[in-house]
Amino acid sequence: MSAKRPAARRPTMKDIARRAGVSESAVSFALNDRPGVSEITRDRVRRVAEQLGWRPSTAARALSGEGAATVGLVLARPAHTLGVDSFFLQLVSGIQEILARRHLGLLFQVAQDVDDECAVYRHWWAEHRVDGVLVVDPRTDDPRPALLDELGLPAVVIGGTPGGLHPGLSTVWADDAGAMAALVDGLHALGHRRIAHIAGLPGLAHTERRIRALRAEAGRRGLAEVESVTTDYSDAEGAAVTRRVLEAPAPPTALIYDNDVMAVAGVAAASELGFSVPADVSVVAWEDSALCRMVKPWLSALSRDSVEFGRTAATELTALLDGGPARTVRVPVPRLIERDSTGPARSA
Amino acid sequence: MSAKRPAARRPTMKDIARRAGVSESAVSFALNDRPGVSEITRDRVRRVAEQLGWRPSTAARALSGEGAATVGLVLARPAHTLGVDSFFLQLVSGIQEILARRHLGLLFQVAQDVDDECAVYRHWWAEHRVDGVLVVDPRTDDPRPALLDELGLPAVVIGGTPGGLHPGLSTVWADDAGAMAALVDGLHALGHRRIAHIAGLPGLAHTERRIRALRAEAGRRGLAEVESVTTDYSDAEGAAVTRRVLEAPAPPTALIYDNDVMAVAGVAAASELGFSVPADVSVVAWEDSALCRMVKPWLSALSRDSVEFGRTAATELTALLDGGPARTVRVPVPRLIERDSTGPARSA
DNA sequence: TCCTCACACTCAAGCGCTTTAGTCACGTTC
DNA sequence: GAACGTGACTAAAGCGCTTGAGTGTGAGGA
Repeated sequence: MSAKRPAARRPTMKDIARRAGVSESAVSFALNDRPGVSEITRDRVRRVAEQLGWRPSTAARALSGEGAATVGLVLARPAHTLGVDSFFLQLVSGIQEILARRHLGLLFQVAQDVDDECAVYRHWWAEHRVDGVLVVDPRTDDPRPALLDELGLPAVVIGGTPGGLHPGLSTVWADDAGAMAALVDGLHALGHRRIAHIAGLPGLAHTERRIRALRAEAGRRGLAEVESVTTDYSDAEGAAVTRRVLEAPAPPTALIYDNDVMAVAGVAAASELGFSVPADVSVVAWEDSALCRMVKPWLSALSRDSVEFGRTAATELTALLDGGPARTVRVPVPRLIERDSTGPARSA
Repeated sequence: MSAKRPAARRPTMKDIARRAGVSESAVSFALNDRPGVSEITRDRVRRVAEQLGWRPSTAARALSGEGAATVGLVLARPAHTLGVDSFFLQLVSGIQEILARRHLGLLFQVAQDVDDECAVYRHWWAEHRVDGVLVVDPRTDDPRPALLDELGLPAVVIGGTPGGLHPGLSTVWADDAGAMAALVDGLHALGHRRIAHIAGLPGLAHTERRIRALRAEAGRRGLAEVESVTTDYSDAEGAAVTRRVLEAPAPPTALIYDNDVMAVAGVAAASELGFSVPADVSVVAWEDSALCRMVKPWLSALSRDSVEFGRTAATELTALLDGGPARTVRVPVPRLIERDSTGPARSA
């Protein structure tokens, strides 16, 4: 009611105790479904709490050993890369859905690089800020799992490799290798023998996984002219690499892009070079989004449910926070949506 | 060193006090640059703290009245709208840059709608989770400013209207009206008389602002055939509306899209209808991104620095947290990048 | 020489919650 | 009728930090 700052005071357990005519301890027991109070009292306390609009102070809770009721997520990508990427926000939205149910907060941070990210984890840990973290963009030779394990911070690696996980961490992973095999299978059936894979950031676990899978498939089928080229995921590099591979003496007849942005840029670059899609060259985007239906020949794309991916990851993390064991769970293999950018290889 | 859980213990001020041979209070004074300790002691304490890797427990800090060292940001948009939007991640990345310097955390949440968002604010407030919030997507007739004011939660409205701000809140805004005026100016000079504005979500403050500005400009110039149509920002609606306006008896010769996604979808739709861009119809996107350089005629676009926008907003919020007065600050007017999608109107 | 004051520092309370160790009244049991 | 449970509740300590109220010391002034 004061003029300057209404600053309504937050009700505390003491207020509830007074109104309900019991001690603070009784209130604590009642509100946390712990034995030690009669049902009658419990009800009364609950009612008073609700009526006062009481919510536990996370700070106080955290201080008395309960944890911060918060999980962390740090995104370490060069700033310009986080532009047009549908995957990430969808992932987060799935994560939120699960966390919100349990009143867990999501502390978000963008970092410069992995070292930076490690520093963030250390800070969060030392400051008691989070109870666990979600790790994205796992790498080959990644320092983060070891660090998190050392800190004893529960974590789930999103998109990790099933094998190489640290004891304490859970992993949710998509079967990139399987998807790549199926993809090559389909292209091979269409007559494609020369395939170029415009991959994402080198060093990312799933990039390497896809590259290895492609090489394995090629080897199995005796396809010699199959290559992977890594990029920074940007439209610029996507276009540049496309031009380079298409200007080679025996250009590929099929292009696999590790994201939608590069695929779109690649199609544009191909057109400029006089290649028609899909007559001269087939194109597949590894990641479906509105983008794929925004360009001339609609792009065939591998589609996965990123929101569900997020839900799964968050669910695993809450399980970990509840004291469950670290697990490795696989999400469904991405499905190929065939649109207009793929077709039979032009016969030589 | 134990087998099961290393769980390294976090050092506390008590540890520092013991090692440095002083009281906890002295440590507190020393570490917070408060008078009450000699420079020698201060140095010693600092050194010990660093050597122990000490960081203040935010929980304890928050509990003793210092605030949670965290600001909140909730995004209330339908899930499918979150997809291909470069603006948001860039904004967040700018925000982070400022917050990280002050060791402020960013609590992020996605909500269903504005009511949901208000509930989140109430929870955050009652749980002592945040010291302030950043409000995005302000609306005409928005319940949030009043709520935040009532709760006494410092806040800055991103993209708000300079006039209608609540006393306690800061606002950072872009001059949409000015940009629209300049835009219409340019189109008018190119001979365009019939202009359609494919706007964003109705009810958003900046949508209404742009619509009003367009109407005002049209009135000033006596252009009768100028209209705004609101959408949900999706590529689907962008295309649909484009088809509708272009199939009218006297179709517009210039289209202004409130985001890049719709502009791209709109160009595709126009082409399908046999309209050539920019010969038959000029197109401008209100938001520049890689997308605009991914389609056939590169799109002319209004470009703003979203990262800088985020920085500005975060800076205002920290000023507010430091006890500064609420302010209204304007960010630079978006600049028109002329590419290939705009040209002179075809003469009737 | 005594008083005063500034300075460097310590004590202890308190923030809101959890939790352990009681206390107390009311049956049961032999 | 004394010993013993048991269920419902309270008292108090503690989590890690801040802060206002002391305490003790040496320098400076009268």
